[in-house]
Amino acid sequence: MARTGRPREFDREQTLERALELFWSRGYGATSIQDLVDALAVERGSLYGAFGDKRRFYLEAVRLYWEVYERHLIAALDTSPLLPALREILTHPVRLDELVSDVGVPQGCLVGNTTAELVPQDGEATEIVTRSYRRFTGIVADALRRAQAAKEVTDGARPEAQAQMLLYLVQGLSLVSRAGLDRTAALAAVDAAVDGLRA
Amino acid sequence: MARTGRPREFDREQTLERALELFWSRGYGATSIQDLVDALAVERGSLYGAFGDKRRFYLEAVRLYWEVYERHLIAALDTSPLLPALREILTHPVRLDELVSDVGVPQGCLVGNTTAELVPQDGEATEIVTRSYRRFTGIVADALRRAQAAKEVTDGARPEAQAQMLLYLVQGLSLVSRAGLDRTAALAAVDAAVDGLRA
DNA sequence: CGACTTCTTGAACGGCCAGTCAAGAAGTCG
DNA sequence: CGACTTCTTGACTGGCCGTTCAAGAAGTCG
Repeated sequence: MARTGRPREFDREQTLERALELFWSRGYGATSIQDLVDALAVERGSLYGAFGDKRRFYLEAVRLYWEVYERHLIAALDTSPLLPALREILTHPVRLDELVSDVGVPQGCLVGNTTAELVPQDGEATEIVTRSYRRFTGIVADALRRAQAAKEVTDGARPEAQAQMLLYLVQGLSLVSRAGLDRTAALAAVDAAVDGLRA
Repeated sequence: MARTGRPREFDREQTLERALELFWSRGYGATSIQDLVDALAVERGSLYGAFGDKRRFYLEAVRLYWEVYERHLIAALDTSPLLPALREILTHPVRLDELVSDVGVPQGCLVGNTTAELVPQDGEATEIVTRSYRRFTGIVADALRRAQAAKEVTDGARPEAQAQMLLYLVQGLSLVSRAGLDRTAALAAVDAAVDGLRA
C-alpha cells in the first residue's frame, strides 16, 4: 500500500542531522523550538508532526549521534596494534575542535552533555545514556582483551576496568574541552593514560 | 561606622550553601527562582537584594563550591606516599553517591555541570570553570612532582600531563556517575589509572 | 521621637516558551 | 473529478520564567 496524502517537503533525516548539530552546540534547554524553526527552515507544525515534541526530537538526535559514533568506534578499534587506534579515538574531541573552531561549534560529546543536563531527571534520557556508556565500555573492553592476549596491553588490570577508565577519560576530555582546549596538554594527557596501559 | 537599616533576617552564607545544593542537584536552568524561594524560605525580593539576579547567584554558588573543594584537595594531597591519597580524591564522587543516595542528591561535580550547561555561552562562567581546572591541575601536578622525585610515581610523563589526565578522569567519573554508578567498576577504573602512574 | 536606611513581602509585568489548531495546499486513489 | 489523507503555515494560547517595585516593617542615629 503506497503512502497517500501530501508528501513531506523536507528531508526528515537531513533535518534531524541539522537539529542534532544545533542541540549539540547549544544544549537542550538553550535550544528553543523557534531556534530550530529558524535554523532548519521548517515550520513549527511540521516539526511537531515529524518528530513529536521537543524532548522526543532531542532524544532521537542523541540516539542518532550515538549510532554514528558507535559505528566509527567499532571500525576504528578493529585493528592491531590497538594502542595507536585507541589514542586516535580518545583524541577525537581534540580534532573535532580543530575542524569546527569557527562557528556554531558542536562541543563535547552529546551523550555527555545529555548526562549533565537531563539525567537523572529524565528516565528515557538516562536509559539512552546508560546504554551508550555500556556499549562503549563493551566495545573497548573487547578490543583490550585481544590486545592483552597479544601482550600489547598490560594485564595488570581487567579489560573492563581499563575500558571504564578510558570512558571516564574521554568523557572528561570532551567536557573540559568545552571551556577551551590546550591541545598540547590534552594530547599529553591522553598519552600518559595510554602509556599506562602498555604491557 | 555600624551598619544601619533593617537587619537581614536570614543567614546569607547558609542560604547560599542551601542554594548551592539545589543548583547542584538540579542544574542551573532547571532550578527556578520559585524553587529557590520555596526551598530556602526566603522571598524573591530578598534573594534579589542579597545575591543579585539568578546568574550571579549561581556563579557565586559555583565559586563557593570550588573554594571548599580546593581546600579539601590541598589538604588531602599534602602527604606521602601520594597515591593512596590521590585514589581517595579521585573516588570522591563514589563516596558522595554513597552518602546522599536518598533525596535531593547532588550529582557530579558542580564545576563540570557548569561546563556542560553554561560554557561556552557565558564568559564569566567560562572564566570560573577554566580557573578551577587550572588550579586543580596545578595542585595535582605539584604533588606528582614531589612523588616523582620520591620515585613513587613514574617519570615516564611530565607531572602536568599526568595531572591533566587525572582531571579528565575525575570529571569523567563525576559526569558518568550521574547516570548511575557501578561502584565496583568505578573503583577498578580509578585503580587502573593510578596503577598506570606507579613507578 | 523623627529621619534615615535597609530588608521583607508578595503582587504585578512583560517576555518567551512549548505546544495546539484551523484553514488551506498537495498529493493518492477510485 | 471528487473523496480522502497527510503536510504546511502561522496565528494563537496558557503557563512559567526572571525580574521589578511599592508599601510596610525593623533596625540605627541624633
